[in-house]
Parts: sequence; C-alpha cells; structure tokens
Amino acid sequence: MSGTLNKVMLIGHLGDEVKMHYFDGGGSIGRFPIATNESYTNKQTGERVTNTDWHNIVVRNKAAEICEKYLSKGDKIYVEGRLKNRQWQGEDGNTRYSTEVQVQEFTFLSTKKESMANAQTNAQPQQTQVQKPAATNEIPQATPTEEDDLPF
Amino acid sequence: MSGTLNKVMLIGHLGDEVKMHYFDGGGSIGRFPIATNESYTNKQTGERVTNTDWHNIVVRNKAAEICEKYLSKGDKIYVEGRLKNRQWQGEDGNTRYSTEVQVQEFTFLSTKKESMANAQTNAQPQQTQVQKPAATNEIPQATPTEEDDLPF
Amino acid sequence: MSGTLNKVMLIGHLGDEVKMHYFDGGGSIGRFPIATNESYTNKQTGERVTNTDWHNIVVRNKAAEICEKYLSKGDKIYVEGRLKNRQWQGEDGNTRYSTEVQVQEFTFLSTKKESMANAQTNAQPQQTQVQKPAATNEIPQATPTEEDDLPF
Amino acid sequence: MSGTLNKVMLIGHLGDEVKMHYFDGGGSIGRFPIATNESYTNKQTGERVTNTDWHNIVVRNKAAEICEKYLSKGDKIYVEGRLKNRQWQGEDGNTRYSTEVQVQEFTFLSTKKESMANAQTNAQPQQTQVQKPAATNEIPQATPTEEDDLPF
DNA sequence: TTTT
DNA sequence: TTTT
Repeated sequence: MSGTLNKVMLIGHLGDEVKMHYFDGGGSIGRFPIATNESYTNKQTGERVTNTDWHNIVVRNKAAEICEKYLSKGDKIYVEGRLKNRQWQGEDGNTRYSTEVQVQEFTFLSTKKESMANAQTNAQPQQTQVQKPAATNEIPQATPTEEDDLPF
Repeated sequence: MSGTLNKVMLIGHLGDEVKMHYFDGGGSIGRFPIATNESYTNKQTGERVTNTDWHNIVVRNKAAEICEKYLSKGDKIYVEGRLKNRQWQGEDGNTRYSTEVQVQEFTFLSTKKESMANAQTNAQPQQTQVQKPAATNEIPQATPTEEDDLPF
Repeated sequence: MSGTLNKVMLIGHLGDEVKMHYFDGGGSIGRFPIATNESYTNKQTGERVTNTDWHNIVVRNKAAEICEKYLSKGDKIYVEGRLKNRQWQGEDGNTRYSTEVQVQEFTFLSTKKESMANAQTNAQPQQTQVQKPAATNEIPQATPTEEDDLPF
Repeated sequence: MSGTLNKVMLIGHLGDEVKMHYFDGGGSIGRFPIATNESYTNKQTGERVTNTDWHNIVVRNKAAEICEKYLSKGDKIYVEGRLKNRQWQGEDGNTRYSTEVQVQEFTFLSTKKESMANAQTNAQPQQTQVQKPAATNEIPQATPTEEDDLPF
C-alpha cells in the first residue's frame, strides 16, 4: 500500500473556540472549525459571490493543548494535515459521516489571547517539544528538526 | 473576504470509473473516488495497521472529459484542488453532507487506457487548451502559462 | 514529458520593496525577497538556533502591479508558485545561477500600505481580473473561477 | 520567530544516481537531482515549448539510505521538503550559491531496483522506523504516526 | 534584507 | 460559526 499522498493546507479563521477532550491515558484531542472563503464574479449577472467553506480541524495531545491555550474564535491559522473520513452514530441511531483534517503542522497567523504574535509547531508529540512558554512569552517551537549538527 | 487558503493535494488510485454528467449549456462534470493509504505500526501491539481514506473527486468541463477519456479504475493520479462541503437531499428526505475535492490541477501518474504515459493539466477551461491528442499520443498539456515570451 | 509537479508554498516577510520592471509590449515583472525562518534546539548544546532562508519571488503583469501597490518591506505574504532556475551573466562576465519562485497565486497576510487587510489573487492575467480597487478599498479578487454557474 | 511556511512539493525523475556521503558520527546524506517539466504553447509562434527544471534534492540518514537502496536514475519520486540556500567555496575560491530541497517526506512513484511498487517515508529518523524490508518486499513505511490508538 |  |  502507499505511494500515496494525502495533504491539506488551509489558512482560515476559527469559527468557534477549541473544544478539548481528555482521555484516561493522558492523551487529548482538540477540535475546532475554521472557515475559508472564496469569492468570484458571476459571469452572467456580474455580481460578486462569496462562499464560505467550513473545515473540521482535529489536533492531538501537546498540539491540542497549545491550540487551546493560544487560539480563540476569530483567530487566523495555517494548518497542514491529512483528510480523514470519520463515521459515527448520531443520536437518532443513524450513521453519520464527516470529513476531518487531522493536523500535522500549524502556524498561528494571529492570536487574540496573548501578545505573542505567532507560534509554529508540529502536531507530533515528539517534535512539539512543548516547554512551558517562558516569561518572554516565547512560544514553543518545533520545526521538524532534521538538523543534526553534522558538519556540512 | 479572503486572505484564506484552501488547498488539497492527493496522490491515489481510482476506486471506480469516472462518472460523467452533462449539462444543457454544454458544461460537464465528472466524479470519481480515489483512495489514499496510510500505514503505521501500532505502538501497543506492534502490529502493522493500514487505513484507507476515500476522497470524492470532482472535475469539470474539459478536464472532466480528459479524465473520462484516459482514466480507469485502479489508475494512479495526482490531484490538486479545494475542499468543498456539499449538502444534498437523500432519498429518505434527510439532508446529507459530503466533502468533495474540486480539482484545479491534475497529473496522470499511470493510465490503463492508452499508451501515453502522463498527462498534466489544469481544471480551468481557458488553461486546459485541449487540443485532440495527436497521433503521437501526446496528451494535452496545460501548465498554467504565465509564460508570455517576454525577453528576460 | 510531464506527469511532474513543481510547487512551492511560502509564508514569509518581505525583506525589501517590490522592484518593478516594465517591458515594451506592456508586460511587467516584479521581484522581491521574502524570508522564512526555522528554529530548533541544538541537541548537543541545548541552545536555540534560528535560521533564515531568503527566497527570490517573481510576479508578473497584473499580479506584479498589485503587489507593488499594496506590499511593503516587512509585510507578510503567502505565495504559491513554481521553482525556476535562472541563469544570467554577472558583471564580471561569469555565468551566475539563481533559483526563483515564479508566483502563481498569492494572499496578503498583512500589508502596511492600505487599510485593506488582505488580498487574494492569482498570477495569471486572465484570472486576476484586476478592476481598479474601488473606493470601498476592496481589493481585486481572483479565485480561479472554475465556477461557471451551472445548476448543480 | 516564525509564523512562516517553507514548503516544496515535487514530482519528477532522477537525473542521476543517489550520491551518498557518510559522516563520522554515523550520519549520512544523500544527494540527487530531479527534473520537472513544464510545457506550454507559445502564443506568438503557436509552437509547443518544453522546459526542464532541475532541483537539488538532499536526504539524510535513514531516508538517504532508503533512497540509495531503491532509487535509480530515471525513477519517479514525490518529494516534500523545504527550500534551503547553501553557500560554498568553489574550486576557484569564489563563493557559490545553490538552492536545495531538504527532504522531509517522500514517496517512490516508480523504482527500477526492486519489484516493490512504492515506498512512502519520512525524513525524520525517529519517524522513518526503518525496519529491514521484509521478504514480502514491503518497503519501510513511515507515515507520521500521530496515531496513538486512543479510543475515538 | 524580514519577522518574533 | 470566521473573516473582509
């Protein structure tokens, strides 16, 4: 299997707060919607049309906690991840389907909560290296550190 | 409006043939599913897990016709486009939701139907420039031609 | 040929103003550098390292004019395009090489020059549809309009 | 720092074999060129033009070893990574500059060396999880395993 | 040469 | 439900 690619990249605004869910084993998951817009001119009528698309964003563990801590409704974010189909039982017993974006990387493009402008991080726990944001308000960084300090 | 980004990039295999739908005005739309795989090792059990995700691909007009002409079930394709939420009435009267990928660009990575290796094109009619594939079996190309033959 | 993909996506800050160059035929080209940063913790020394990469951005025609009009040094922008190797004669007669990003799409993420927050446009002239920004300070939009007002 | 994005995605063919370089500490680096093509019709002359762009690809450690093992000149590959400017002393004492793509993820789209169809992996050592390809000729997989087997 |  |  494989030789496949599943990649989504979005820049949009949060339509709601980050909703956290904590698991017994210590894991956590955060969910929030983001909106992207497209607009174009209808060629027949000449009028300007704007459409909004809503995306279900899912972050996990440390990344989820960072998002909850710094993001608010209305904030702008870049997220990168993979499309995932999820299937669940509705309250009426019917099977429901939804498509989610499971975040692998993200970058805050605006945040209301703190005076730190941006954060860039990575959803993999081992990469996020979340040290408590220091007094300097520096945000945990986590570029995938392929760097290994080799001399070339 | 805007300042947003809505981009999806997939490499996967067609799970079915391209289904065409033609409109009165001359437009057309093609739909087909593609599968992407991810696999990883479950850390608890140590076993290899493989998941398949299915994506609803939508192409229009010339691009749709090219896809129908050259793609078959099982073929591998790269598609790039935008995520779009669609909402429709199910046969039971209930509102159903699905997420589609509206294709902006694509590249054939394998095709069963013809001995032409690859096609790269672009979903916008004005860019696709579909000239009938010549005897050489060359496939209509359409890189967004920002090229304009200016002398620099 | 083809079946290939050449795509670059950058979010960064302008290191200088947009430099325009106009051609006789009416075409134009704009160039500007943008900086991206990565930072990581050196595992040996434990110290925080930050690197900056500079990218040579090239926009053409209408897109170039929009960039010149609204962008200033320090502004943040998203650009999407293709990598292009360019080769030219240095003043000393030697051949020089550089790599450029030829822009296909861009989105302003911050602009100093005007009170309009964002612009999203597309480098292809036929798509940019640049109508003079109206008094409302609305910025010319140009989502690739695959939309064609067909009834589905 | 940050709030920036530096991403390159390429599908192309190897123009040469993977050249390995091993470091004392056990690290390694592999380099190879890949070609992407674009073609378009010159509007003035009506003739078909094809351009090839060459990209300097850099992979490290386990990922480099996998590439060396399975890739040959002519093979097709998807690579994803970041643009990096490198500066070095030419043999004539002059400073030379080049732009490289430092690979973060890759997927084999065709390989001559083995009858295994595809490999998808990830450049970070901790993610690549290179177990020797088994008798089944399965290639080491390494989707960034944000999966953590939590019950939701 | 940007930004935090 | 966001944003301009």
